[in-house]
Amino acid sequence: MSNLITPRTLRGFRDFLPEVMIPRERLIETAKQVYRSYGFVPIDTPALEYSEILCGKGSEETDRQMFRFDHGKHDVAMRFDLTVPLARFVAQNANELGMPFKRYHIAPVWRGERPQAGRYREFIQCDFDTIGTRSIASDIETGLVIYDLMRAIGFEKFSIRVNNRKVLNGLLEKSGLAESSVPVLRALDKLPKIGREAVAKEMQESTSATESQVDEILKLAEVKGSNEEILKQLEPLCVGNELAEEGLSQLRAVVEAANTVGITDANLQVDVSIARGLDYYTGTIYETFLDDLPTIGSVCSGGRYDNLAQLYTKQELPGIGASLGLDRLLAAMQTLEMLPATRTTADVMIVQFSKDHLQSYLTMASQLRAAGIKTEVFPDAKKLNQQFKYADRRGFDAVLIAGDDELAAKKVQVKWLSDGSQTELSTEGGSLELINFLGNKLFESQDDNSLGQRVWDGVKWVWKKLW
RNA sequence: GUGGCUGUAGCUCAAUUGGUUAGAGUACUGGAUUGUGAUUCCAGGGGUUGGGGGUUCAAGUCCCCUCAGCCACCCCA
Repeated sequence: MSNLITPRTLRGFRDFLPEVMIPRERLIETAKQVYRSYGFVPIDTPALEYSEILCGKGSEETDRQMFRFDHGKHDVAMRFDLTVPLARFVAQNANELGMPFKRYHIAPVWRGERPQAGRYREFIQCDFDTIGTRSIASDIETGLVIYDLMRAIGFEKFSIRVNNRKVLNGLLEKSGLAESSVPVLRALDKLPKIGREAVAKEMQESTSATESQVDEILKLAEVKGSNEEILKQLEPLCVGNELAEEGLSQLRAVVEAANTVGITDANLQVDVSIARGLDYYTGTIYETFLDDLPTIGSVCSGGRYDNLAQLYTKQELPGIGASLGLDRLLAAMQTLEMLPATRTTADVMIVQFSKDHLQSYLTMASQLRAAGIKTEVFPDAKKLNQQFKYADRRGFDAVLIAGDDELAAKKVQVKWLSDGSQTELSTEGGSLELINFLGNKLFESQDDNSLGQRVWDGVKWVWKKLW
């Protein structure tokens, strides 16, 4: 017996225990509901693709991060995001899909990065994209989806930072730095982190930019204030450059539309320093930070691109999309103690008083389930205190007790674990009285009309609507 | 991929600085309690001190390698 294999997982890969998996599934369910509420439809693609598909862009960085290997005669790789597979997917299926095409895709991706808190080698991305339109309406909608997502998950204090690459690129053009836009933007992105001096230094070291050119760009750093004030200050900087002016008007359109639907400056801010993301962004860009935990980084980001699938088709496919960082968000929610300590997926547990009554318990359970109340029957006729302890530790809302006396009288005791209150109810007529009682208690929180409550407990809400 | 910090029971930490059989709290299983989840008391299971090698009469403790986690780069969700 000494040659047992040590159970272990690869660096950056992890197991998920029920108490982690339950909120994880809830989060995914929430994201799907928000996406569907805008008409996005689901797709899926393979985890493995031909390397030439995934490496097409050929950036050394993504190459280094990709899990890649030979399988027989084929050079294959695991997808490191969902956008490149989407490009291939759309190029291959464009005729059947029709444009515009709005899809969501929730699936794992793999990157050979060095792991850190909230950063893993296998993680889930929750992407949504709108392909085949240049309309500003899609840029606006993308911001609204991000807002609804964050609210539905339960956040109120978050900042969606919005910017437009055209503003940045226009300003670079204006100051004669169009050639070295990538290193300049990369440095600019670090502005809030390392400060103006260090950014200026990095720009001069990594490009041929002169001090005055760098100064010109870093004027952006001085742009501060409310969204309205920032837009005003940008005007003189952009004037005279067609690209920058176009970007500015798009930025203004996004902000104004968001304000119209009630999103305030508290949750959406113009931030001219955000530039990040892959080189292919060409218009509106979004980043989302948690006010209470900004160090975790962006939890939802994306932007507009001119031509998604140019590597795979001659058809020009513009689009915009964003991605929710589910694992990072979950890590943040854990440190912010936003996750309930539930280790069960059921609402109530039926105590097994004696195995002779198993039939009665199973009948009661299926009546409850048919009414939408998730019910578990304890498998053994163990001592009551042990069954109660189990129910308590797992986080059931209520325990149902029916011994000889109750069953003879067609009754059941309902004990509410949060306050210890106990109520005797009738099980006659298909347990209607019991179901009504449990339904009212379990779903009363649904009177809360916030989007978060509605979507978070979507299933319960639907149940109540039908009832 | 580069540089650094850390690693003792499921979790949080002890172990007189190299000295005998690695302890405690908590969690888990059972009992006290054959109709009721806090608490209390009792008992039990659980460790090749992350893994391998070396120095030494003697290693959880010192050295090397390796694995994993974390931090800063890189990049990004």
